[in-house]
Amino acid sequence: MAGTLRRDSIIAACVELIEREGIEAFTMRRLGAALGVDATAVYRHFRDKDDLLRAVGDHAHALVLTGAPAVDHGAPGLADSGEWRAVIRELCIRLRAAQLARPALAALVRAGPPLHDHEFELTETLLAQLHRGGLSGEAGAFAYHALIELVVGSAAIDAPMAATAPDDREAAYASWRRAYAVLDARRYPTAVATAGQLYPSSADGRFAYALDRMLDGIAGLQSGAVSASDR
Amino acid sequence: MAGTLRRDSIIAACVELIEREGIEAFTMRRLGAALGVDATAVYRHFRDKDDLLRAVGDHAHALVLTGAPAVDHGAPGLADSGEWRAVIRELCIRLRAAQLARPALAALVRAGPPLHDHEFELTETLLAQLHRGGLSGEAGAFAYHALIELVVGSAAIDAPMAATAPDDREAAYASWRRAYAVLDARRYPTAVATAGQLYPSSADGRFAYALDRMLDGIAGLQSGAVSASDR
DNA sequence: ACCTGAACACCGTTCAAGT
DNA sequence: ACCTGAACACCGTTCAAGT
Repeated sequence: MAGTLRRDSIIAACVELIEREGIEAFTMRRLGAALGVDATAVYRHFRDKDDLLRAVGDHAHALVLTGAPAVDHGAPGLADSGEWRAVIRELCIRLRAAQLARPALAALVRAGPPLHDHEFELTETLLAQLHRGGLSGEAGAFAYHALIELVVGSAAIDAPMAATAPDDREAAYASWRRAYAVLDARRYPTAVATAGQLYPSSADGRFAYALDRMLDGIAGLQSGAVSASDR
Repeated sequence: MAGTLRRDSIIAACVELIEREGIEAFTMRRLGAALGVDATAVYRHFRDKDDLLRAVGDHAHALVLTGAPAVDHGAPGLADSGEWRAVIRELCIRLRAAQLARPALAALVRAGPPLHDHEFELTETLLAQLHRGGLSGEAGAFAYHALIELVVGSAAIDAPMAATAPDDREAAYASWRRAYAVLDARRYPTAVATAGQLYPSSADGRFAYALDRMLDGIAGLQSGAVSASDR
């Protein structure tokens, strides 16, 4: 512990701790121990645990946008190259990956509103790309929220498994398939018949499917109209 | 407290407590107090807090299926009437509503695998309807997982707001819009331009849009093929 | 200015003891 | 059989005291 405690080193320690032991084991006292400092010293730099985790979330968001610089400049970043659909796809995949890597991030996004620069930038890029694809104004907003909902849900579902070893993971999926397979075929005919094909591909693959279907649906509405039933 | 403690009355007390004070205020000691019983008495009926919340989740799942009886019988329940798309739409809307009403349910679904009868029944119905729509086997499984991911994400995002009063809710959305509106228009041109149209409609409306786009995409693949990029 | 450490008001859970 | 209550090993956070 050379010198005094800094915000950066606290955040770095949080990231390491959460990544190693999971979010539920993340404790102010453990953080203090990891920093070689009394647990309460952190309160000099962050209001409370929530404030601290928010900062950790922002830190993680920065990684989502790495390689995807501002959209309105000529620099050939992710946001400027290729089809709008492909850009959005890539960005959503990255956002989900970031949330899987740092469950604290998911809690942040769930908590709600824009809070940090990196979140604003992510929103800007998504809205700009949707605009390029013909979805502006309200239609763009609807599409934006739809994509975020899907990303958050997928990350929330896959996060517990992402934290386990690949072998254990496949074993868990297999046991879940078996749970369906051994059901009463009279009561659950389709589930029993489909049991072996549930949890197909990988969690990443399942998300890619969902995202591509969502983008199919969004792209089909490039006129920008929002149907009455959605209001 | 007439007579002895029963599983049902414990679960009912949990539901009431969670609904009134939120999931984060749900405590074994508080539950004991609400039941007029020592906190540790509950451990005679449930392994631990997790086991208890699981049972609460199952209880809530039952409500999702009310009016949607088993799919393989002639009874004119939700699952048998109308277009497969409309049935799935309705079921997903109900599932999300149940998760919004009882955040503990969302935590349950997130935790992962099938655990109770009512979840099996829900899966059965969704898979059967997708089958009716031409998506069977692996394609049906992909579509099923896609729908669940969206429902969970939407519920997770909207749950905090759903718990607040309508007035406060609209005020919160307005302040979030303003947060985008006052950004630097040079760095975030699209976000600033779209600010007033973010968070359009209601949370329910935004979910309906997302769900309809997802179903558009799924319905577009009724051939059942899963594209190579999704594997 | 920054950190310590005792203290407070809580947790979930176990287990011997009561009835 | 079922519930009690003390106890244990933890929490997040506050605040006077040290340096």
